[in-house]
Amino acid sequence: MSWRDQLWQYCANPENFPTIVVKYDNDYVAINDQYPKSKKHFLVMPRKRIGLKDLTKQDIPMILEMEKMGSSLIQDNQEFKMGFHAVPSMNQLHLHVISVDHVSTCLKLKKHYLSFTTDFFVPVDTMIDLPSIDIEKYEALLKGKLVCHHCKQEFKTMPKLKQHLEEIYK
DNA sequence: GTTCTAGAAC
DNA sequence: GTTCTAGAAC
Ligand SMILES: Nc1ncnc2c1ncn2[C@@H]1O[C@H](COP(=O)(O)O)[C@@H](O)[C@H]1O
Repeated sequence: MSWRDQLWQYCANPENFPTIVVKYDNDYVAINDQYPKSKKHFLVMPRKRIGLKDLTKQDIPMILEMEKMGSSLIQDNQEFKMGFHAVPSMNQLHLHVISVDHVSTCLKLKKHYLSFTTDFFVPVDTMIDLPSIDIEKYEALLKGKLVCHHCKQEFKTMPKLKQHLEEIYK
């Protein structure tokens, strides 16, 4: 199995991963991201095999159901964001449901941080318009400056940014 | 996506 | 000398 297909196993056999799968029904699965990029980080997926590039108008209700399962995982008073990476690495369609802190040991690279804090992160409401994705344009966003999403301060290295995030979200 | 690690940057 | 980033992985 290619590493790009690793998320599919949770959709095909959710009962085989009781410590990773947090919720599932006939059509959708929610898991704990195995390399969380915040204190809380879930992925919600449809159980049918489908990728971001396959989405059509007919899939809009499915996207909204994914959002619904995402909402069911979080409390009203918690600060989360929900969206898709414009250019995902993993093939199976997955909605990121992630707390806004970005405090996590798995957050290591500049592109990790920028993939959640720039337009590379496409919210559900934008995705249901089925935007055409210019891959080069979106990948360029991952090479931008490191700016704290909370207070707009710029940092020269990831360790400095991470230290800052730990302070504001402690 | 991650791991590993060479060599750039400090 | 240590910290940090970035490119290969068959
Ligand atoms: N084996 C895995 N099991 C669960 N989640 C994973 C696995 N490998 C990668 N991930 C997560 O899957 C997400 C894929 O991100 P992306 O394709 O950029 O939207 C990332 O948040 C990874 O941390």
